[in-house]
Amino acid sequence: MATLYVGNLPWATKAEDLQEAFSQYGEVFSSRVITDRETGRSRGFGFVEVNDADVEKMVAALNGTELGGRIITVNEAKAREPRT
DNA sequence: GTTGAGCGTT
Repeated sequence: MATLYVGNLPWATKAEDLQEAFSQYGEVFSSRVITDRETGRSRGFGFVEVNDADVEKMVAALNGTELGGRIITVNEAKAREPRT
């Protein structure tokens, strides 16, 4: 499993939106949109957990594409946890 | 009721 970073999202984007969009090109285990800790509003980016073997396909398929009316950025997440 | 580069929570 691997974590994908998704940025440049519209403010209205939800975790389920990422799950739907990404599950079309690979296996999505879970998704999560980062919301502001204090206000609760979306920060405009999120993370999606996908199959490790499908990371390249997911990024190639969704990076630079439109989601919710905005062009999104997709990459493998680097922060938080290393791949062990 | 707003905003727009970047990497999240135990």
